[in-house]
Amino acid sequence: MTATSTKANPPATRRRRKNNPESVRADILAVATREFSEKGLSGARIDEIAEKTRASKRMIYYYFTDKETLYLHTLEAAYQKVRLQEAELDLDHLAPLEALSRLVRFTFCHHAKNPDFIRLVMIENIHHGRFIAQSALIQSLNAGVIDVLTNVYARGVEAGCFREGIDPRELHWLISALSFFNVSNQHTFSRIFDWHQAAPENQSKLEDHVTEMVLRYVGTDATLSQS
Amino acid sequence: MTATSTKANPPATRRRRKNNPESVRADILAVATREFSEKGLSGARIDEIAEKTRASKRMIYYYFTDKETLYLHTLEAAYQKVRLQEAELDLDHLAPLEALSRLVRFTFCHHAKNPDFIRLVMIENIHHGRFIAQSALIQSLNAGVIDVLTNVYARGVEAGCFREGIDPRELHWLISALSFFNVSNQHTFSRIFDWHQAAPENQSKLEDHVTEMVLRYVGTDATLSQS
DNA sequence: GCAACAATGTACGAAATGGTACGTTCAGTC
DNA sequence: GACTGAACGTACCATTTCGTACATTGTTGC
Repeated sequence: MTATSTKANPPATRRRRKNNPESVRADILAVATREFSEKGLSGARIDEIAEKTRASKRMIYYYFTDKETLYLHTLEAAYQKVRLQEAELDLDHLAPLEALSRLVRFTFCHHAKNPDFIRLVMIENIHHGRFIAQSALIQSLNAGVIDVLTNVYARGVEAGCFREGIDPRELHWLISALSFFNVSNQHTFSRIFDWHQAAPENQSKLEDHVTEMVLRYVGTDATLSQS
Repeated sequence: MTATSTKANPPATRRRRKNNPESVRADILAVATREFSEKGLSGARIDEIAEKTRASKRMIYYYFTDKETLYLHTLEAAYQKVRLQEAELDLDHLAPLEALSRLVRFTFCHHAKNPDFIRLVMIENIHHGRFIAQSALIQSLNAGVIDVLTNVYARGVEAGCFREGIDPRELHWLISALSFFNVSNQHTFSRIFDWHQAAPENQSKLEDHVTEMVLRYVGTDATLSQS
């Protein structure tokens, strides 16, 4: 969709070929994201990605050399996008309890709105995280999340609304687990228990309850009924 | 390993072919479970399954007609095995709080010890649960879990140690989420946060904390420090 | 305007892969 | 011991699928 040009803007009248490397790359990556997240690394087909792209198969190999390399770039791009969104959260100016509550709700909603990302992470776990292990980029992107939580938690303990002795990493684990599972296992859970988990009203309830689960875990005694 | 015979026991002296349909079927299923859970539906190769089996590729199609049918049988067998183990839990004779605690610990440990099952469920979710949807068997197997929880929870509310207003299905969701995520996302989580989550001491900590998370969610005020 | 390199299209190759045709052997029955 | 259907082995086929060779066109610096 980013079609025009990068530097000088030529008249764009004739139907001649138009080199546009960045756009082509981005297009391939976008299609690859859909395909990999839908069908997995082994399930996705290079030919099919090529078809759905404005570019040709040749271009995929030109820019990404490999199926696996393309997958890795897909994964990196997905993580990058997530962390960018997370960075917009500004929790330092909120009271600890509200900050935590907001972080939980943000994570829950974010995951719910980005099933592609969740599915890519699922797929990566099926592959034992062997691609993430190769990516210094992804490793470095994720340090920040824990820092934010550490800060909020410390402030909460100091203010007396959080109990002591919780590892922030573990807190992150808890928030992730609930938000992730909500998306990752939606299909089997819904089918087995005949419960339309994805329905907006159920999602909204789950969001509340997940928030409460986390707050109850870190809270001392006073912390209920917050939104 | 179940090699001998089914009915009469022939001298078994010579190296002649020995028909043993049940054993062959079971063997194929066992290998298929490993392969599918390791590589997914599209990643697993029929030829490779055949190689690792004492039978030939021909037998796979003889007994299971299809790659997808084989996968479905694998999935069904996995669920059946799980439910069999769960049935051994006998919670009715325990106090509600202890019963719940024990159920959580059981689920947590069971999932941790059966990554193959977890991976199959992950894979099934990648496929949007489309195979589970075909299986009346799996659907029927799972009704019991909620019944057990409903019972324990009701007793807990009556005894005054659980708060009111929680949907047992949701409680099951919570327990599942934490126990499942512990296995499903172990690889990415460990790598990203440089934390050897699978290490026994960390697993043991997580088991305690997960139990506490659940108890804190359902508990009124008194429920802490239980094991 | 022209060299040099980047970007792209077309066609093809080789191996992998799901699935089958066809023949053979086993086990129980009469 | 002949007969029959279930159980099994071997070889093979048709497609799919990743990847590449090669030719062509755009773009930029001088």
